[in-house]
Amino acid sequence: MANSDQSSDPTVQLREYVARGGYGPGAKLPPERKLTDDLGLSRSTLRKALDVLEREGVIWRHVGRGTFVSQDTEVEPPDALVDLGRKLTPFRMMRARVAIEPAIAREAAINASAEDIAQMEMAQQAAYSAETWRAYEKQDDLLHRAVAEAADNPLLLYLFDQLNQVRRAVAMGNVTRRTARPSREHVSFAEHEVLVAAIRNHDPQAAYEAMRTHLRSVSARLFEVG
Amino acid sequence: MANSDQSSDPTVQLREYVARGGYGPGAKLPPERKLTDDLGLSRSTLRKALDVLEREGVIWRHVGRGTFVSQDTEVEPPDALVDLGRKLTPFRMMRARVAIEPAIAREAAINASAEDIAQMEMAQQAAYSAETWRAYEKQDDLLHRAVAEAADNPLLLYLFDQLNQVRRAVAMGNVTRRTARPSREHVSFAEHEVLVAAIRNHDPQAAYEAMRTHLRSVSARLFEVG
DNA sequence: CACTCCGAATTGGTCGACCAATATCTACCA
DNA sequence: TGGTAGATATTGGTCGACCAATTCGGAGTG
Repeated sequence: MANSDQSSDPTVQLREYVARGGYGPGAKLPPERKLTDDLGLSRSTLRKALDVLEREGVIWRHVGRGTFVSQDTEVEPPDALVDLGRKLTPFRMMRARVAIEPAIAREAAINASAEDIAQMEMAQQAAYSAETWRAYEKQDDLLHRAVAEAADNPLLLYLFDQLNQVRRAVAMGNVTRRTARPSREHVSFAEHEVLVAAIRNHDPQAAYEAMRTHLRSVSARLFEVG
Repeated sequence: MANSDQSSDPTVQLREYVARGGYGPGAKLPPERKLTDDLGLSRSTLRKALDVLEREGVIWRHVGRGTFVSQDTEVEPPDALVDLGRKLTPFRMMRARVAIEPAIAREAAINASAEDIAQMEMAQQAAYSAETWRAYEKQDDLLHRAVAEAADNPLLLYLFDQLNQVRRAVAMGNVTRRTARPSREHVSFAEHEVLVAAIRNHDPQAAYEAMRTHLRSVSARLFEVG
């Protein structure tokens, strides 16, 4: 069924292919070679159209795996952030976290309100009872953001959020986990305890150190030369 | 002078070509065929890089006429940043600077190249000979940004730029200056010296302390209860 | 002098062919 | 049974070659 779409614009053609093909969110599109056949386009032209759709956030690509339709719920971060995430190495991303987040934790220790601390403890508890790594990571995110909120500085919170968006855009490759689900003995739990305790005691230096230690340990586990 | 740029990324290669070629706003770039020769790229690859710059609004193209550098090099900060700057108090803004910039200075001390340091020294010299406070502030900006660049981490540089845009948007009210023009004895000069020296010596801790001291001193002068 | 037309210069777009990088599957072996 | 190495599938990126569309200037003509 080659060249079934009449439109001359390859992007429109591809869009219609996706729409008419009934590919829901998360569905895997055919490989590029098949798409070139179906649409009657060369690979270069097809890839340019795919680039457009990817920039718009309609699809999502990954080498070796394929091309997928995005979940339509997610909001698309600005181009600049996506670009940054694409060319930033995971190492540099972690390096930035180690530089920035301890400074924020220090401010949090100074300014944290009772509610802020309650928020952190809640995330901590939820992390403990997380059944999957995915759920754990979500709570980990929430804990770190609660710390940023506790700093009581909209600018710092904004910068933290920017950092986080880039973090999510960075391709982390295969993070291999040793266990099926987070265990109680997972090092991060203890490190989080220390961090929250320091903030609870309004001890800026301790909070700074705790966050720094925690992120360095995460970093070490990520990049260990196994 | 083919392939004079070392970078592997065609886009940055092209960016550097434009920057180093001294093409001001409105200037006409060489035709694509010449660019491919100068940069050692194929036309497809070059055009992809040109696409990126055009999307960013850096250049402007038209069939039959050529490629031109855009007029408005001034990037307008997004509404979100202006908003943030409007409701942020100068005190909190400075607080964020004191938190973030020392951490960046530490990274700079670790990663600074000879060029980075030369850049800082240039800004320093220019600040010394500044005739007006306005000119001085511009060089001060450049020095701080040179430090951020020296950190050799695009994410940190991005965050610094965001911080800076908010800083500019913050209403600083009447900053009363005691002298008509920056004097040699202005405290910041000495503080900058210490900072650059620390980075030159690749001493992270000293650079961290120097930046922190400097910003706290700026902060103290701003908010002193006269 | 004014007008027309043609050709050169320039960007726009497509094509097909490579090879590289990454992920997944499979067959084999201990 | 479990793990490892190699084969296979898939996207990433570059290259050089076409031809089309548009602009601009200059040669030729009245």
